[in-house]
Amino acid sequence: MLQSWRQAFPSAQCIDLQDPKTSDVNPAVVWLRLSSDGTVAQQIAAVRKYFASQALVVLSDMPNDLEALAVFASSARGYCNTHAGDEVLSKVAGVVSQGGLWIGESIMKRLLSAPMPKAALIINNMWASSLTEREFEVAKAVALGASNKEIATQLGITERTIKAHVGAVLEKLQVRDRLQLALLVKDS
Amino acid sequence: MLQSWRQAFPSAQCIDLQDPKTSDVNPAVVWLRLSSDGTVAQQIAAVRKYFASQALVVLSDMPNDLEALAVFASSARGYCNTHAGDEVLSKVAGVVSQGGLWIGESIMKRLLSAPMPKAALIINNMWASSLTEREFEVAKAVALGASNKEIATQLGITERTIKAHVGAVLEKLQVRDRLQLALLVKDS
DNA sequence: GTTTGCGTAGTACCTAGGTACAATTTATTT
DNA sequence: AAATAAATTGTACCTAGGTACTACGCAAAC
Repeated sequence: MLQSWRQAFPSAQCIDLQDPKTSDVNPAVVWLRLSSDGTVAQQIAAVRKYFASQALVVLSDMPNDLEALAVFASSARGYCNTHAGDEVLSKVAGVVSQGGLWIGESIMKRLLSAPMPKAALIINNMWASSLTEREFEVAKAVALGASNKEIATQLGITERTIKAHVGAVLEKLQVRDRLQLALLVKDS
Repeated sequence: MLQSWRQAFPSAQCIDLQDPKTSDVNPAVVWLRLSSDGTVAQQIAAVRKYFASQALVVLSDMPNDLEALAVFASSARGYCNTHAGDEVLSKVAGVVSQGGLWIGESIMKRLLSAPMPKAALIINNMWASSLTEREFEVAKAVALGASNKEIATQLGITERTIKAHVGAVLEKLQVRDRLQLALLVKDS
């Protein structure tokens, strides 16, 4: 495993995040192979403690669009398959070290399709219309992890009223508790 | 609500996705205001059924980088705050209808920072060290919105034990409750 | 001018979630 | 053999979250 990578960068150095000896290295490119333990953001954050400004390329054993997006959201500059060929890896290093982004073909393709007609229009949806202004405010706060008491303080009204709003939101959106609500709002 | 938008595009047409009358419109720009019902990809896909090739700008009541990336991954060409001013909205329309992308400053900035040193190295990961196997299983279930009782049934052990694991996870990751935990885990 | 929707809020009650203290078992390490 | 770590569970207790029923002031709509 990782033969291609080693082949592409024979003199590169490996570091274990649990026992990081970053001593004197000052790499052009930092490669992070994702594990299944912990979120993408957390793993990247761990790397950033030692390599805050270097170009970071993330390797995934099972790349997918969602993960790719999480990767770029965490300020990485590249994302590709762990088992990519050495030529590809070299190309990635080249692009990334020169300030470019290595995005991966599938996402790239998605970003390169769109024409050019005439007017403008807007599309509404379900929950924004079903919730009242106040309920929406409360729902957003809940989705950020705030407690009823915190929301109450924040909005300058009583906790009882927050409960009323939360209850209404749960009922309208047909979810059983605030965690489900948070998840609902989160992946919108 | 949406005054700015209406002000920027007084003659634009609104469509409800649940009862779409797309008849004869052929807009230059399609605006989609995100809701919490369904994923970003799903909502955009719904729009694409009627406007497959038009430039699509997505409006979010609570914009964040992750969502932005999901938006662009779904081939939208713009992303901004629902409550942006009318001047901004006009600018967005201009850029987007001429084939440009409206990305938003925060993400733009993130994608524009990176130097250029010398070597390359690889990094393995962390936080699996913090949580035990079982705790990690429980944490994942919590992040999916499962109740303690559900997790107990699912793992074939008592609810009391789930509480023990959840408590340990909260302590280790320094979060106050399961919702915070879910948000933490969801960040990937 | 009455109805309706929204925001607000009180009392009361129940449950899920979380903590404190403690104990048993099993596997691994030293 | 002793010690350490992980998984399991018990009893007990407290709190945050959620529900039921009710109510009042206000503004828009009919």
